[in-house]
Amino acid sequence: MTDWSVIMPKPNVSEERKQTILFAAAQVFTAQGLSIARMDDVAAAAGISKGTVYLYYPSKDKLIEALLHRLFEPLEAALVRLNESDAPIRERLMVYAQDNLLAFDTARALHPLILELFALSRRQDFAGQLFGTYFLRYRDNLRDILRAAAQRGELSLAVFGASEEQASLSFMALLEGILILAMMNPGLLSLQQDGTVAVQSWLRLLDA
Amino acid sequence: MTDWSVIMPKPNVSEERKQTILFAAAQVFTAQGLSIARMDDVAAAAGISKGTVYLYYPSKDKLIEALLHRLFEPLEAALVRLNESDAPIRERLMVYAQDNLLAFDTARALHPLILELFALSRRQDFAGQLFGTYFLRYRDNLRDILRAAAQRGELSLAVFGASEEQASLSFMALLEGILILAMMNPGLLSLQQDGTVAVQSWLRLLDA
DNA sequence: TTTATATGACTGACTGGTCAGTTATTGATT
DNA sequence: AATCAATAACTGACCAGTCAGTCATATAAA
Repeated sequence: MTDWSVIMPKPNVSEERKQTILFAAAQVFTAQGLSIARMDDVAAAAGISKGTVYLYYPSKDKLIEALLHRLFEPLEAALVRLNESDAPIRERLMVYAQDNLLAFDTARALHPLILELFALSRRQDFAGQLFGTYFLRYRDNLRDILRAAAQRGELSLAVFGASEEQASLSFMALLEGILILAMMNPGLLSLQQDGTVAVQSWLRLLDA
Repeated sequence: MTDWSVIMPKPNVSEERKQTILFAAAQVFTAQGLSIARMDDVAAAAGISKGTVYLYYPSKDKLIEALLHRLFEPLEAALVRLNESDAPIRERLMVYAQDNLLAFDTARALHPLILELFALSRRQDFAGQLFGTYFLRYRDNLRDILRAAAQRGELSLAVFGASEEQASLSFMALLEGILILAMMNPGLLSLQQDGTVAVQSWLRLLDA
């Protein structure tokens, strides 16, 4: 029997290990804060030594960067769903909002960390890039979708001076505002409940 | 003539000095970030020695706390103006929004710092208290104002299920959302211009 | 006028401790 | 034997906060 092991890739344990570390980092960074949390803590939470952490992530910054990318995944998914749907405009927007509200509600424990990452967007290039391109694509997608729906006569943008861009920014602001209020002020409002009501009433602005 | 100098306090320089330090701290914390900025930098920016800074503020944390209080002043003022006005409801809300938009637009350079303070609201008790009570008072004021206006027949809250609280949260979310989008994404929108349009269209929701 | 005394404002070198990142070594696998 | 994964111990830069002492000014005494 030929020994294929020479060309067979080793069972790659490293992807799994990276996930373990990332999960530990999420816990530690959330509990302590980005700047206070020490790499030793991350290692301890992952049940490995600090040296091993550095085997998989070359620096604390890169670890934070990887975590930020991970946290963006559900938002990117929601954006894809928004674009690919062919439901009526109001339903598409509502579903997109629900996706966001649910994602943030599920990640309640991460809110303090997410707020720190928001702040990071003005301090670290990689975070600024990520947030910047995300919001831009988000706005452009909304604009295109609203324009198409307007041309089909599905809605009126009169309230926004017939500007799809203004309407998009208004929608984004409302949704982000709900998320921020909930993250900064747990207990002031219910993400899913109050968020849904707020978005639903906003949709009335498209009626005439 | 009696010589009062024996009981007259020396010309008290300390209030002025505290202001100088606070101003320097705002510059340094804004430029470098709360955790990176060193007390030596603050002292240098104030043109004094580090030891002197500690004569006026007992710790870095207390200095940050004083700065946060200072930054809240214009927002508190806007809230007072909202409450004391007796203009029609739409105008009151619009003026309040303008006050906020203007305050944040004027403080553009401070946006990175403000985002860090937002994050601090979930990490430091004093910040959490400050933001918490502010948002709560803000919401309660809006609720009371909307309720009174509804009873006078100045508006309809049908869109919000006749709930003044829901309407208040929606308004707050929209305004906060505009501020956050602008702070995280300079260039995506104009605070005063796009902000005004968004609030104006929101006010339409009160029409019937 | 000169000298002595008092004090508030201020300084900057120093300490004690922290922590990101590195390295020398071990043990396992092939 | 050679490669790889993992570790524990280590290093050196960094910084909040301290404190012994200086400086400038004002009054008091000689």
